[in-house]
Amino acid sequence: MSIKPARTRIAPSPTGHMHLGTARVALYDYLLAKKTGGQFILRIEDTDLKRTVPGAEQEIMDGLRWLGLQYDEGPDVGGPHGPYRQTERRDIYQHHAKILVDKGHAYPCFCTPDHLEKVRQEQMKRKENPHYDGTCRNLAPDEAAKRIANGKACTIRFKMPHEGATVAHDHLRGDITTENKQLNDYVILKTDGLPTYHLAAIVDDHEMEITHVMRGSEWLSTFPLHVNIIRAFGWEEPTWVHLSVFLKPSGKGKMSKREAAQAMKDGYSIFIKDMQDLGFTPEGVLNWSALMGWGVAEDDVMTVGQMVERFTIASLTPSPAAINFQKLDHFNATHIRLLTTADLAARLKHYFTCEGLNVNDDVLLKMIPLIRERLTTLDDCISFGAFFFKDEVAPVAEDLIAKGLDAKQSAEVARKAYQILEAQPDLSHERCEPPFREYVESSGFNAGQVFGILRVAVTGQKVSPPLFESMEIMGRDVCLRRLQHAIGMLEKM
RNA sequence: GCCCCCAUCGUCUAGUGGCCCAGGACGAAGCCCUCUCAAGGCUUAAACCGGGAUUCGAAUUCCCGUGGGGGCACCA
Repeated sequence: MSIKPARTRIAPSPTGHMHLGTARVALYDYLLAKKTGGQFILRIEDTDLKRTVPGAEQEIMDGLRWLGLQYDEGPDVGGPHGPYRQTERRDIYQHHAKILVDKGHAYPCFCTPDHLEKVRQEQMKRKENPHYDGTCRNLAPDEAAKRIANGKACTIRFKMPHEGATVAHDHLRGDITTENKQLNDYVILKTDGLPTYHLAAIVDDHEMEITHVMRGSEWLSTFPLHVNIIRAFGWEEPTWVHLSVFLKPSGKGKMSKREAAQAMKDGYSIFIKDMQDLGFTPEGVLNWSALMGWGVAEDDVMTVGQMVERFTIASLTPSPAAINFQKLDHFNATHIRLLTTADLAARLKHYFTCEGLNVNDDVLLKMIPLIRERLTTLDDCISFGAFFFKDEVAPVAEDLIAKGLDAKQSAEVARKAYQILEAQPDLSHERCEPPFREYVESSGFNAGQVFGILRVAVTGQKVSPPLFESMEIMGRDVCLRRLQHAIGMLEKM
């Protein structure tokens, strides 16, 4: 499709945890850049000093790397258009603000926050739309210069035309027309000398030669402002794509703190930093978030490579999407099954180790085919396979009693099982299973009862990977020992 | 209140005027497989927000409602 290499950017502000929405925009940015042979850039929008939280920037970089969305240019990797942190680009914004003032597209404003607030209150009382009243809009230039010389603090406001309408073009939504009188004279440079988003993003996107701006639809209302600023500079516009927002699972309203907390209780999260701990894979998270806002007709299980091949901005959807965590589970489980054994082993080892288990790599490699299709999240490996790495297991006594049998009968089954096992030179499952089948036939007990007792005795749990394959991996000695222990438990009941 | 955006199964979506009594996926239900739990296979239920208009013909175009979302800061 696109022949021209695209330069895209993810431009988060370091004001909190990196969330799903950021990850999804970053993914689309990444896909477009890779598909066209362009670059994907990380820019930190930290112009609000009051809201910047320590560590947030690092969390963003870690999050992108964990997801595998490595940026070509960014604060910690450099690049030809740096710096990539807006607080380090102060001079650039001041310079550009001055250009706008000189061209008559912006003006200094000496109104104090108190005054502004008072005006706002009065407007609301009169049921008017809150907006800047224009006090400083027509201040004589020499009067403004005098005040500045006297050390009066000022902001710079963009001078929106009062007449006519602005037509801004969004790639997904078409032309968006707004009456200019609806627009405000927004502050573009604050008294602290730092720009607001409106100036900073526009200047940076131009300076960094960004060709496609993908961002949340919350920017739609100031979209005409941004377009006006670009036109005031006389610059070429990027292609704009305003993505939809994520709604909470109920579909009623956007994700809130409350919803985020609820998700956490259910074992899910909207924060990228939590995903690994919860056992999610980058592949699963990416595939899942990609499809909220991107319409794919069929074959929706995709690796990033496949996404790159298939991605087009034309197939993005403009409507809001409700988050569906069940679908995350599905994509996560599916991608786990797609992983190679060696890859899965490396990832699973982390969880076993965190659980305090001593991992035998040989056993790990052998048990993975047994548990792979049983995993929804990576940390499920603990509940399915921890017994492989424990010295002893501790079955619940009642679980050793098979359904329909009493303790005495169960003990009898266990003793017989021990005899059968003891008679086996090795525990290959092909060799081991037939004698047990014969026992089931001759004893009158059913397979569920016999295998159930054996399962609980040997694995310590009622639910496990396939029994005989598991025993083969555990080895004869371990199985015999555990079975002996279970017999003891049953005989005491 | 004002402005802007959005609208197909419960959810994510395909669909760009006839190929659609609307396709896929998740979830749900049932069956098969089966040593537990999964995975897998097969099957079923499930949607074009409402009303006008354009047209031989509309899920698809236009208008009006309604509903949902976003914004109205010296925050991004």
